[in-house]
Amino acid sequence: MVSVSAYGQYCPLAMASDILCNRWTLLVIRELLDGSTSFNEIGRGLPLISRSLLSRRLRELDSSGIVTHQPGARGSSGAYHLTAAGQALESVVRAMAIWGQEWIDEEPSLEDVDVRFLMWDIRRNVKPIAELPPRFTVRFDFEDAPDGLREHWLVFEGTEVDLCYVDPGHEIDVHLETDLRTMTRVWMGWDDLDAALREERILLTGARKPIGLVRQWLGLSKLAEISKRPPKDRVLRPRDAVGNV
Amino acid sequence: MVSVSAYGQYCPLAMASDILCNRWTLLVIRELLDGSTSFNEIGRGLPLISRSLLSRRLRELDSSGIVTHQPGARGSSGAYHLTAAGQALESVVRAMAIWGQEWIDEEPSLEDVDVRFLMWDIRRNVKPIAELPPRFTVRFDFEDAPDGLREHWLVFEGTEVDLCYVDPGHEIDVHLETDLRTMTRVWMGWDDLDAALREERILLTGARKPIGLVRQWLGLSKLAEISKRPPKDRVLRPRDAVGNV
DNA sequence: CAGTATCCGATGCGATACTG
DNA sequence: CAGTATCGCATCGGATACTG
Repeated sequence: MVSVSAYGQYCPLAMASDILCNRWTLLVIRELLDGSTSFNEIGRGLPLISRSLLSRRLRELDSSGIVTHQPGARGSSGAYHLTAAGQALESVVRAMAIWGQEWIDEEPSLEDVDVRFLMWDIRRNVKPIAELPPRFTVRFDFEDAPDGLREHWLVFEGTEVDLCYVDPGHEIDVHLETDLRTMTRVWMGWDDLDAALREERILLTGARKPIGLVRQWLGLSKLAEISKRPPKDRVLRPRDAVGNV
Repeated sequence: MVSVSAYGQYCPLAMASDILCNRWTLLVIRELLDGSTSFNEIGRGLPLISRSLLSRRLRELDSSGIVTHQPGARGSSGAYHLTAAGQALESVVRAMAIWGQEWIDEEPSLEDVDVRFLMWDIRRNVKPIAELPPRFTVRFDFEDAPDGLREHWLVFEGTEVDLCYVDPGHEIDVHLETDLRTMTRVWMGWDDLDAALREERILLTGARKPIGLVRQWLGLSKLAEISKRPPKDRVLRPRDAVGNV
């Protein structure tokens, strides 16, 4: 490629898409916008990225001037942060996420939900409200998750919320049983929490008061308020359009 | 790849970037948003895309439900149009273009401007204002364009504006002489037209009245009103960051 | 003009193995 | 924990040649 850019244009859209439209790049930026700063934190929100590629993407973003990196001193974690230009990408990320939420058919994505990513995502937007006990523990039980990943604990302590894959040993205040599909649909605003509870697709047991407050502490994805367009107008991802014959 | 999407996520941003973040895809959509409907029209705004790839991208967008295509009956041109979901991508394209205009260092892109693309782009936003004569012809002369591409004609007739690469034979009303870099910078809002005229980096000769109205009929890129951030905050494209040592 | 099929080199990226 | 170097396959995409 002899040209000055992959697209050979001075057009700002072409230059931007040269930088941004690579596999994983926008998702890495989303993680940074959501406040992750360490290598492993970022990777945790990107379940399928290989570590070498994450490393490369972060380096590219650094050399572009979208991310800065203080290397961690001796074993401790370095920190990645967005520059001003990186922060400004929030408008791009938001526009694309909103478009996806409005227009993309979600059905295929529900077939194989990664439970670790789902829980990590839920943790992002959980609300440690004052009405909860000083330490409040919820156990999630996904009946259809792979062995060893059925149970997850969310531990609210003050303003901190910890996510565990192994029993932290605390007394359980609330126990939530459901399947991955239902939890994902409710979380994303594609299904109604009240309906799911009524129809017992989600079972909540334990202390009565926090159960009554579930809508507050559970929160929902930031995109849940954007509603989907009617099915006939929706977009399919290529793989879906081709496969499944 | 076994997963339901390249990113294995129900996240709308991941699904959207799976569809949109491929080489050329957003630029094809930009062309459609700008009103191009035929294969060659679209290709004209994408100087470096290969025809087979353009064909494939259009087919992908069609099967996703972002574009519709009526095949042309017998030798006549078919037509591509955006669906409702495709139209809605305007917010994404705009956000990314604005970000690029604000934050990306434009310097490298000026080194090798494709004059055909520049003229095609200028034609997009030219204004056939009423004060011009019924037929108004401007000849552009780029001193540094490759042989055979130095001269371009813009012919305003009523509300139509035609772009020619060969002499249409009409009498020239206005003659504009400059270099590619200056024209691009002015067009994109990176340089001031008045300054360029004053410093004679752009020479305008011919009929006095239209010359006085140049700011109106020439127009500027839609992005010209967005101003760049200070150089120290700007972003470089990877290739630029690496090369040029 | 409006595309499409095929070929094949370039690159992208995941796996693996490694360091501090 | 926080990364990086290398290798090799798989996919991408440009060139070319072709059809209606």
